[in-house]
Amino acid sequence: MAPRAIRIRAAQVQSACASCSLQELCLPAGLNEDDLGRFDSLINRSRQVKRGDYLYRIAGPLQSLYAVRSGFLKSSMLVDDRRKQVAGFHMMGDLLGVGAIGTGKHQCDAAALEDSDVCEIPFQGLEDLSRDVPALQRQFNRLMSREIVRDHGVMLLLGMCAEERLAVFLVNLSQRYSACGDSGTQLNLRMTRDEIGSYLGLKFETISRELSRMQKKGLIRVKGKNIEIEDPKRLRELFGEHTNR
Amino acid sequence: MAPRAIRIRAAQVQSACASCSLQELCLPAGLNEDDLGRFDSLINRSRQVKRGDYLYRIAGPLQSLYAVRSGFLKSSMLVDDRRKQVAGFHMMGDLLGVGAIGTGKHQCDAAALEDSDVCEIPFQGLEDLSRDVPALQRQFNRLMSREIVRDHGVMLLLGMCAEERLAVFLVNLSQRYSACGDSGTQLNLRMTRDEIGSYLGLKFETISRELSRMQKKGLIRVKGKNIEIEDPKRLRELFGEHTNR
DNA sequence: CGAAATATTGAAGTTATTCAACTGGAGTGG
DNA sequence: CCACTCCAGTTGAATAACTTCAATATTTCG
Repeated sequence: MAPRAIRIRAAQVQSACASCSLQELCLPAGLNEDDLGRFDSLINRSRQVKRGDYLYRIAGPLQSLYAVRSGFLKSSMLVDDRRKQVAGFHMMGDLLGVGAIGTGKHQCDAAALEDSDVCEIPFQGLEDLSRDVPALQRQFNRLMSREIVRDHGVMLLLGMCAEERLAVFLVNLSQRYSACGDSGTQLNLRMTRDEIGSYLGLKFETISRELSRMQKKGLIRVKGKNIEIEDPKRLRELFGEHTNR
Repeated sequence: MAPRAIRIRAAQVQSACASCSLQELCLPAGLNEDDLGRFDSLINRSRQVKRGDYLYRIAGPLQSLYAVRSGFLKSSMLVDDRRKQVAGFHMMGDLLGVGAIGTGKHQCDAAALEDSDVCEIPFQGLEDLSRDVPALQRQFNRLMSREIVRDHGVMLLLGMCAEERLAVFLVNLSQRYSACGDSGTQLNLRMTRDEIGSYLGLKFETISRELSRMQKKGLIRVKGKNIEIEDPKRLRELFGEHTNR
């Protein structure tokens, strides 16, 4: 696409962040030109992660935070040093690694579900620069806070039945895809039913069944990993219809 | 207790934070004497919250963060503007309100389950002071990160059965009570079975039944809101014994 | 003290899981 | 190019786990 090429050209002459389409969502949001340049020289741009490779591993030392530029990743945790559970799915604009700040060690594995491109932000450098650039600090705080709120959203799944959980998942994914410029109705799932199940606290057979049920209801159309949302409104109304709990 | 009285005396002559027993866990951890004084003059110490009263409400503007000095609180969210769900329980040393930083509006209700005493920390002032005091900023980042990790822990509940969830809950509570200097074996629950259930994604009858089952197994001893942990080791081993999911 | 809230327990009902058989599609090698 | 294999996904039937409804007991608090 032409616009993309132009942006990349611009990046080379001045600031890579200034040219990045993630700018408004990402850490340097609200920085002036000068500070943006300083932030830019801090980061190692564009680390490639091949599908199946790890960006970082549990217990590994926190070196950098990572902003996803393109691709799709999952993070996962160990429940009792045995079972693995998916903790989240990440795409363009997401910031990874913040869970490691408290202890200095990563609490999750982060693996690419498709070839991905991330922006590596050395954490020490970020902390140092934040000191001089209040706007950067504020944006960092905001992003951390948003992560907390997002996690609270996952908590709400505990009070929901399978159908509701899956509806929440699909609606959320749809919104995030839209925000990235992808289609919000033609969802190209990058994860398996098993990974969805792990994330939602359900078995993969249940995911499969619920998808079929939603299709029968005319809410979605399932073609393997491709899911078309046919009735977004009714899908959204799905959570909230049960008065349980 | 004598040491406590002495600490309070010291507070009056120099810095309240310097005298606070939460100091190592709280925001000013690692600050030198001078910075501690500046932090101290920032905060409105000791706001009382009566049992049943709210510290803040959903959608209310973020004015301050709150560090719990004593007492016990819960935070809760609305699932679909109708059902309420408990998002967490808070005690001495916990920092409340960080979820509001992203949007400037509180995402949770925070209500006292018993008469509580919190330390009010004006957020704007905290941000300003953080700029000048790197150690404060770092500690703040660490606390935010820890909150994220704690929330990730709640995520793991999704993959657990009722017995495991309750075991996790009790062990966690025990550890936090211990850290506060309370008994880690004589748990004085401040919340109802219904609130535990809401937090864990279970019905209150299930909580009641599982507590009874654990008692029959000799793991705990239930006397209403007072729960004695009889076999901490086996209780901890409870999560991890099922190979599901 | 006494009303109201909270907790316990049983029985029946519902939801999600388990086990198992089968389908379909992607990738590999003959 | 086709056959084969492997992995992901679907679906059915039986089972297990949790919830619902209901009756009763206990605690809390004004």
